[in-house]
Parts: sequence; C-alpha cells; structure tokens
Amino acid sequence: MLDPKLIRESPDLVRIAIAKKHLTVDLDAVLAIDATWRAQLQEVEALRSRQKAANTAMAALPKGSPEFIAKVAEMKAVSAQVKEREAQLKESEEKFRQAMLSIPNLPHASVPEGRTPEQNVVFALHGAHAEPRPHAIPHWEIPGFDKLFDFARGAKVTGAGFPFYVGDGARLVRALLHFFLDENAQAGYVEVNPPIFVNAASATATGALPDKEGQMYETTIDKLYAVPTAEVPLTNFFRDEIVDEATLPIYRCAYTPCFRREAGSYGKDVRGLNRLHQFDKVELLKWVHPATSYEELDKLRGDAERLLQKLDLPYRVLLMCGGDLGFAQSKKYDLEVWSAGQKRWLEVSSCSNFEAFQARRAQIRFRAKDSGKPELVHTINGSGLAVPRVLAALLENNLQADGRVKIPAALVPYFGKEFLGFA
RNA sequence: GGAGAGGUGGCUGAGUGGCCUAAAGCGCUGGUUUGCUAAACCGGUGAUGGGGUUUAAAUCCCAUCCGGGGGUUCGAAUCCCCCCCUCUCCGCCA
Repeated sequence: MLDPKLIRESPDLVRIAIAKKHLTVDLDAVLAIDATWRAQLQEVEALRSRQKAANTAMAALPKGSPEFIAKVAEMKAVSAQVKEREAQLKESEEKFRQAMLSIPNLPHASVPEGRTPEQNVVFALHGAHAEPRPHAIPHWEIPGFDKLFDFARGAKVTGAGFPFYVGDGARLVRALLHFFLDENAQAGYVEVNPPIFVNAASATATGALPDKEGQMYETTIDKLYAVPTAEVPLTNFFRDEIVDEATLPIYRCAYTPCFRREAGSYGKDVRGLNRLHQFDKVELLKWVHPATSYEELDKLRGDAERLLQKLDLPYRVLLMCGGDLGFAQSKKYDLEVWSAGQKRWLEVSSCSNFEAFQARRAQIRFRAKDSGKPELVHTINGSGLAVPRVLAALLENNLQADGRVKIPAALVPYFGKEFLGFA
C-alpha cells in the first residue's frame, strides 16, 4: 500500500511511476473516492462533536428535568443523522481501502525501463554455463530418476506436482536445506520455524491477498491459507508492532514447504522438478531502516549468490525491468541457475525490496530515535534458496558418463557421499 | 471438544451507563536539589485519521482507539449478541 498523502499531493508522480510498471490504475477514481471520504468524515466528526458537547451538558442536568427531556428529543435527531452518515462514511472507507490495495508499489529510479521479460537486464554472470557438458540431459530423462523422485506415486496419492522424494533423493533434499540454513545462519540470519498456515490478515499484509487469491491453497473450515512462501508468516512476525530502532536491521531466515496452485502453468515449465505445487525453500528476510534498504538488498542478493557459488552452479543475475516487476516490489533481482540438460535458466531466487509497501499494510514500524515518532520499516526478502530447481540444475550439470551425479564438495558433508547413484 | 474465569496505555492495575479528557503505581524522560552515585521533589510521557498554520516541521483544533465486529441508548471501557485469543479444570492426543 502506498502513502495516501503521496497520491493526494503528487498524483502525477504516482502516475508516471506506475506507467513504468506498465500497469493501468484509475488514479482519478481513487482521488474522487478519497475526496468523498474526507468530506463525509468531516461531516460525521462535526456531528459527533455536537453529541459530545450535549453529553457533557446533560450530565450536569437533573435526569427528569424539562431541559433534560428537551435535550434528549433534540439529540435523538442528531443521533439518527450520525447513524446514517456513519454508514455512508464506512462504505466510502471500504471503497477507499480497496482502491488503495489495488494500487501497485512504485519502482525505484534504478529499475530499467521495459515491458517484457526479454527486457530484463543481465546484471551479472557467474560460472561457465557455456562450457560443453556432453552427458547433460533433462533431469527427468536420467535413467532411474523415477526411483528417487517418484512423480507417479505422488500423483496417485495427492495429485500432479506433489512428488515423493525417496532414499537418496530425500537425503539430497535434506542435505540442501541443511546446507542453506547453516550458511544463512553464518551470514547472520536467525533461523525461524514458522507456521505454514496463515490467516487472511497475514496474507493481505504481504500482498498475497487480494492479488494472488486463486494461487493459494485454502482450508475450508478454518479459512486458513497454506503458505506460498515463508515470506508470509515471517513478514507478519512483527505485524502491528513498533520495534526499537536499535534492533534494526533484523535478519531472519526460515525453511518451509511452499504450496502453490500454479493455475495456468503448462508445457516445458512444469516438467520434472521445474514447477511443483509443493516444494521446499529457505527464505531470507530483513526488516531494515529506510535509509539502508538498497544497500541491504544488494547484501541479501550476495548472500543468496554465495550459496550457488559454493555449490559450483553457473548462474546469472537479472535486474528486472519495470514491466516484469511484481505488484509489490520496488526493485527485484532474479537469480537463475543454468540447467545444462534443458539448456535453460531456472529461477531459484527472487530478491526484492518492498520499501514500505508491505510495512504499511502490515503496520510494521520502528520508533525513530531523533523524532521519537514511529516510522515504517522497509522489508526485503529473497530465497536462499528454492530446492527443486537447484536440484534440477545440480542433477543435470553434474551428471557423469557413468550415470551418477557428482555431489559438490560443499554438500558432501551434508549428503555423506561424493556421488548420487540411481541404481 | 465441554465447563468456568479473563483480555483496559510500554508494564502492573482501578474503573458496572453521563466531569472517563481512563485513577494509581512502575518504567521512560526533562528539570530542581546535590562532592559523586543514589535518593527526594516538580513536570512531561500513546497511536491513528482529518483540519488548519507553515518553505517545512513543531505548536494548534477536531474526531477515533479499553481484544475484533455488530447492536441497544440522547449518551457505552461499562449493557446485549457473534467471533478471536489467554488461563484453569475435564476430555482427546504425538
């Protein structure tokens, strides 16, 4: 959510910024609702003021006195009016709130112009992705793949996109998660094990609602949402709180399974481990002082990159253009790992600065030392990292002539073996 | 799941229909006093929204906020209804 004052006072600035995201928002309609709401508010407040004054006067009068009875009659009319106007005000308030929720976050000045994914800027390249790997094939074609990653039985038991990981497949997943968490802890992120179901208020605060309503699994009786990412419960940890400025920046990381309906996905995107309805991910999250948020974003991206470097996986960093930025982000980098069998880049982390967009929805603030007043924090998050696609790249890139997969040195202590076999 | 007791400012806690503009204490903070520290005394101490003044801010004015949402009433922290949460006991359970 944006600052209503910004929209009120500098609508053109907001218009231009939204245009950079190639989104359309009827700002004039929002401004009209705002004007109506404010006019109604002033009316209601004037009436309430009258009620309060009458109340004080009546408290001093004897209960049954003629003056008292006259006053009751007079205020009855005012009361009816208040009731009516308050109902209108409430309606306008809700309209305004909905309108505000429909306005996207504004992109940072450093975000490149562009409409389509092709216009994202390749910000950095790391590792020898172009190096020929004669044995590389798509991971789902590796002989024996189905034994360790059993999609057919997952489909039987639950549905498509819910695989079983079996034996060394399960062990490799666990090794990656353990590795990620250990590395992140070392980088200063406090590990958190959050709830994996959240309520509607939490989903709204991070922007999952209303923007991605149909993408989340929802429980029927309790009206809870299965988390699409640990970002949701983690960000909401400090919802409606005012933290001490001295505690900033706060670094946290969390492993959770993530659940996404992925309605509308198809084709090569959903083969094998590329896109699942349930997958494991470690999320990095920071609550920071607004003055440092872009510096902290770069640091967080570096923390995620280091994981890929230690796994010896070639990757690139994309700086997303305005048109490919999400609804809630001000700036976003995607980390894409090179998948040698599929010969394509797979997104494994998305590192974003939300500035105060989430913090305003979630009312996460800090008390500024100099002014003593609460101010909104900036929130930053990114994966560190998502397991299945890292796994896909690892399987494809490290496949040997003998059909085994070489485990990266950094992962060997966690996996316990130097090679993964499919026999 | 059942029965009962609760939810009031940063914290403790009083307040059962109208001077609640929420007592008091603690904490925090400014000052006075004072070899230092401590103590004592005096004062200040929330959030949100709107308005107004201003280069801007502060000050100022108004309204709202006593777990959340409705209702009764001229008037609700207080009465009624629904929901959430906490505690105690019982049941169930890893």
